[in-house]
Amino acid sequence: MDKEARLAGTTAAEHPQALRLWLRLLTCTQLVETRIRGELRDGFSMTLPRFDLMAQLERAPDGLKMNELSRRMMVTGGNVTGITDQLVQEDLVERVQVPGDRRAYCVRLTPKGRIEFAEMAHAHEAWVVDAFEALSEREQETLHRLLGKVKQHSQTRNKDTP
Amino acid sequence: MDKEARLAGTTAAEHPQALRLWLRLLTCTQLVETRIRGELRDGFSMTLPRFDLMAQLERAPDGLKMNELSRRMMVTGGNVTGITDQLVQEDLVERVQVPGDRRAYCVRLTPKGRIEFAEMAHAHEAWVVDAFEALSEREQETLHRLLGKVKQHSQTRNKDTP
DNA sequence: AGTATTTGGTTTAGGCATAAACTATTTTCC
DNA sequence: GGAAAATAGTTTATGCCTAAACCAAATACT
Repeated sequence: MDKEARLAGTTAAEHPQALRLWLRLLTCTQLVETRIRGELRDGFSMTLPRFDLMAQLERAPDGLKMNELSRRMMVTGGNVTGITDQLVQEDLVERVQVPGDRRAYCVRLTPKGRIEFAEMAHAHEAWVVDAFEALSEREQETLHRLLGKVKQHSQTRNKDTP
Repeated sequence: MDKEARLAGTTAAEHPQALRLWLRLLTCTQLVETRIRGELRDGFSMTLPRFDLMAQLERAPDGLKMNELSRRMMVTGGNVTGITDQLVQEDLVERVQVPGDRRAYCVRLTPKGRIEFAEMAHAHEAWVVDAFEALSEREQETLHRLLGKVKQHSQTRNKDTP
């Protein structure tokens, strides 16, 4: 590639666009996340990771095994162990033995956990709706679709290069 | 609102869209971030927060004060203290006294830091470009623009409700 | 059967992140 | 000039998160 092409940006100047995009993506996520963390803390004395774990369980009434939780939350197993320990302490979730396998647990919401989660989820939904209310429904769809492409690409890529 | 409207989703069913969008945004960010963290670790024995701090300093040759770093990185001051300590230990950045104020430091890259950052930044750019290569230039622009609206809304909102 | 490997989960060591309390300066404002 | 408030940065306590080492049970393989 000659100097002209470089200066004209045929290749080199494309990159800053992706960088700017990445920084903005990061900023947006952080802004929304910070807001949600704060609301959960102030309103419910709850942290986001614990909320996330409960949210996973809410969709699986029979409970989930640790490795499945780990996969869905996209965090390491050791991390799930710690978060689960604390939720068990607070009687929001419980560990249940799996019949045919003495290594595995299922984790599921307790009745108390189910009730408290429902309250939080209701408020949570409102915060999220609020976070994206600057976008029309149509724009939200577009954003969702474009992010879908990024996600797809990233996931297949990570599968190719483990 | 009557039962029909609720079931038809005129109001209630709008919310899941925002939730799905939020979850996807979170997933995308996490996927890209995990990739970058891994590459930084494996290729440069570097962490993302330290890289971020150095990236901020690279754009400010005269250095930045701690509170300015904190603001730009969107993390707390205590956090910046810790990260800076480690980078100072590795001789990648240095603390410089500000003339007229005995409380304040400026932090800036050392020559060594500048050299090492340049290498990392080069590789980093390639990872980011790769992460978004599923999108056309036009799509990247759209994504950037839509996220801009979200960011804007979120920032003004946080200013209104401190 | 009996060893080897895999799988499910926990533990450990270390770094990142926050909120809140703290120290030391500087500024403000009588 | 001097007390009060604001500002710059650090420390502390706690929680999240990872990678790597580890333990125990289940499965695979002769």
